[in-house]
Amino acid sequence: MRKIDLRKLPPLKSLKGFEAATRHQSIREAADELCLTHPAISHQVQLIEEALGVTLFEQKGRGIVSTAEGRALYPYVRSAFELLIEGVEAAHRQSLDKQLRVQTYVTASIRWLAKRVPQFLRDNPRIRLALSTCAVEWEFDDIHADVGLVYYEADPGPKYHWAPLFEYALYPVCSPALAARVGPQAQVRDLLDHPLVIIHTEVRNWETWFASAGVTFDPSSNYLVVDTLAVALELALSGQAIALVNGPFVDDDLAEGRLVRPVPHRLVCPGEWGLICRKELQENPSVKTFIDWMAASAAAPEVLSQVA
Amino acid sequence: MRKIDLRKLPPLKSLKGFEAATRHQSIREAADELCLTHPAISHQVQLIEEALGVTLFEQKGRGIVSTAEGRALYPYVRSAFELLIEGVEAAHRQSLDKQLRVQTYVTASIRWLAKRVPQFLRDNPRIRLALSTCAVEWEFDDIHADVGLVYYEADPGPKYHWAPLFEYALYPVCSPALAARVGPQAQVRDLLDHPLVIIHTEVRNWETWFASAGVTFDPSSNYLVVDTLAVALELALSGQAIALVNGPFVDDDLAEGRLVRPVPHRLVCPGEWGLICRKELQENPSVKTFIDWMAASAAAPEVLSQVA
DNA sequence: CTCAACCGGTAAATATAATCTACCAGTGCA
DNA sequence: TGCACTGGTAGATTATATTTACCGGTTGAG
Repeated sequence: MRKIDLRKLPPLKSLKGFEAATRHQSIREAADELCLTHPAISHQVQLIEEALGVTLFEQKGRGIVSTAEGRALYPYVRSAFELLIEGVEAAHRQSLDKQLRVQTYVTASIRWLAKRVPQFLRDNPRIRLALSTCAVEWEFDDIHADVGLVYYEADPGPKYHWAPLFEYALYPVCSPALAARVGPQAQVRDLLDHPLVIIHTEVRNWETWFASAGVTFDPSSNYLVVDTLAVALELALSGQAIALVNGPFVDDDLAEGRLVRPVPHRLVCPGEWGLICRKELQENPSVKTFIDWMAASAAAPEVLSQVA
Repeated sequence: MRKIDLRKLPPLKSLKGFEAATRHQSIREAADELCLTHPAISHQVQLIEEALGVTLFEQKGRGIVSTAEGRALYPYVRSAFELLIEGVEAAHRQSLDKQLRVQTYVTASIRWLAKRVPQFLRDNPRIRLALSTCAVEWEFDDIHADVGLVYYEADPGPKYHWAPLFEYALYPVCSPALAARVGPQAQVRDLLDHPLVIIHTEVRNWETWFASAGVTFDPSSNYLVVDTLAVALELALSGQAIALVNGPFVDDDLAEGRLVRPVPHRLVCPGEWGLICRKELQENPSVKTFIDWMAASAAAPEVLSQVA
């Protein structure tokens, strides 16, 4: 492989500042775009000017304009950046042949995906899965994952392929023993007198659910607060609290009687749980197989019970 | 100008490490090339791997080999770097239309170039010169200069155009008063008894010159030491010391009697003073004009005295 | 088969670089 | 004129990159 003189390269990090400053013809706008302050951009530009021994911008009124040198340099920087982004995508495509990176929330991972993954791997032995779970909420990160099992209230946008799986439905669950204490014909408002477990990033779910039954819920009361639904469900299973589920994550616990629904009220919210991937990956064999298989599995939950 | 998502870019600075590591298939060799230690490269590679969510190298025996992902990414990085280098060159070409950056040593600048520049600018009013002088010795820096007036002992290599101007000749000079004290028929060895001024980066010049006359010179003696010939010549002009000149930098001082040569011995050394530029710039109008004009001026020193 | 000479990875300390804060001067518009 | 903009500057601060000193593993020679 032939050599290349890396010393001739300008300060690479500062090129981002130059690119944005040239595009906006404004130091401050570039700073805003890069979430930096304007002296940072000013400094980056000066760094490149010094490295090249060339002036890239000059004052024009109270703003700046690119010099002929700046205009000459820009298209190369621009193309180089686009090439690098293409390279990242090429690496991702390559890695798809080895492993399918699936990203999801911890609850969906533990209580939905994990139950299905073994069968999926038996059905598709050539596909290797790499699951990454995140406890708190986040958006789908298409750099670190190929497919995401996430909840979206609105359409994720034209860049993504979106395959809805199941609805975002809120309903409380608890152990049979706790349900007995609540009472066989309990009303929604009766739950307020029992231990509820709140997920601190989703306080509004209880509020919304109570409100839909005409009951006012005061989250400042002395309820248990945890950071993820998975923990809340453990508390529910051990009989210590009533948890509010937001999807089909306890179907088998309900089917087998480990959990019950103390009241029948169930609220279907806007948006859905589903699988997301970048449009370009939609037709990739691994991605397509995964999404189709999971969609079928979600539509036919009895398949799961056969496996389990 | 359309937008570009700069967040998708990998850590740009670390890409140099990835490029070198991929090319060498070795962390340590990459570190050597970039004048860094091997953990630095190791860290850079890990940084990119983390940013991309992809593995780029794996252990193979006691070395490393690129993964398929690394091999997929490399050509893009490589091309991007080449594009950036081209961009730098394009900016330099552009700047040539505005100014010709001439780099030289401080002595050559003060005592040779500066005397000719005014006439050159009168002859070529469209060319703007930007002179940069450096006190200590250095190689020609083709990033910060278009043309250099420098001394090369050997051919600068195929990448450069080299136009020799005059020989590197060593001979001592001093004021007429000091020369009188040395004596009208002085021998080379007699100079040892008078104040010599040594340029501390060129101690060997006195040694070489004395040796060529069969005289041993001990630089550890109590002679005056300065950092550049320009200062040494000022000392000579003011009658305080004998300086050793290495080129035609005092021709008019000699012609007009401000300086004299206390002894006639003159040593022509290998190599020459000349003008250097990158091969691509050789035919550039400004560069060509400058080099041709200066070469003519060096060949016909009487032109100068007409001007002066 | 062992041991010395390689490789690269790791963690903490360090050195370096980037960034921010707070300021300035200049420009344009009311 | 005065106010709302523009960028540039210097110093303090923060973040980042790099080094130093170490480790375990691999290779090949004796």
